[in-house]
Amino acid sequence: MTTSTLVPVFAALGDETRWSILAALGEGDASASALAGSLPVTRQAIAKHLAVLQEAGLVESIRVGRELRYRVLGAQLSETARRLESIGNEWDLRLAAIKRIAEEL
Amino acid sequence: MTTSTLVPVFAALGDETRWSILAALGEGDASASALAGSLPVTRQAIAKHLAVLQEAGLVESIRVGRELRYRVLGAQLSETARRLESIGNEWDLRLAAIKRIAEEL
DNA sequence: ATGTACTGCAACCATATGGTTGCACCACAT
DNA sequence: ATGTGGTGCAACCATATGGTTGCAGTACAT
Repeated sequence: MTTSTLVPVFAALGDETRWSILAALGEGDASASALAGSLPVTRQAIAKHLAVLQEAGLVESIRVGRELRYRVLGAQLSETARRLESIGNEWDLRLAAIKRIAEEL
Repeated sequence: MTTSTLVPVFAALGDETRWSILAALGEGDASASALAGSLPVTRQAIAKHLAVLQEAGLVESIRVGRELRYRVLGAQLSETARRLESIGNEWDLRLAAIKRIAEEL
């Protein structure tokens, strides 16, 4: 996995409505129509958001009869968190190194 | 910190150019003009991106004479990673619980 | 067989976003 | 005093984004 696959994940997470959807799915799997019942946007808007989330690998869809249920995938989030962590650490290390050098002057 | 402060961070990280800027800053502090030298966009575009990054708490600016240098802040990234991790874990736990219930049937 | 409820597609709209150019301004060095 | 190199602001442009409405298709229950 390169950062190129990481960016869409962040882009997907950079929207309030999408977090509402994820939070709702956190309560249990649901279809776009069902979500439209508890959120202040139309089913079609939700469907678009779900497409973005699925593209980012944050949710997966399961056909149940005539409805399409969505399930949140915590693994992708954890994976992303792990990579963020390591990047953050690198930067912190660099800053610490600079500080050390500055103190040696 | 609530998720409302988290979303802008993700939005900021959801752009390739911004990652290029962060990566460049990872090599050392730099001004918008300096960054414009190594990236394929104008200084003004970079200035806008830096404003977004600063708003998200991912960089800070330091005046050095007549120039404004930017420094990357790894801490915010680590903090974000930690919070992502815990959310991801919650979801994974829920999925695991569902799996267990399904197996008991 | 027919109505109901869900999905899928398309058109459309307003605003946000990423980018540009141009210009004014200010600090520093010569 | 003057030129150079940096910042800041504003206008502008094209496209992406988040949202809507409307309609067609399809599966299920009665």
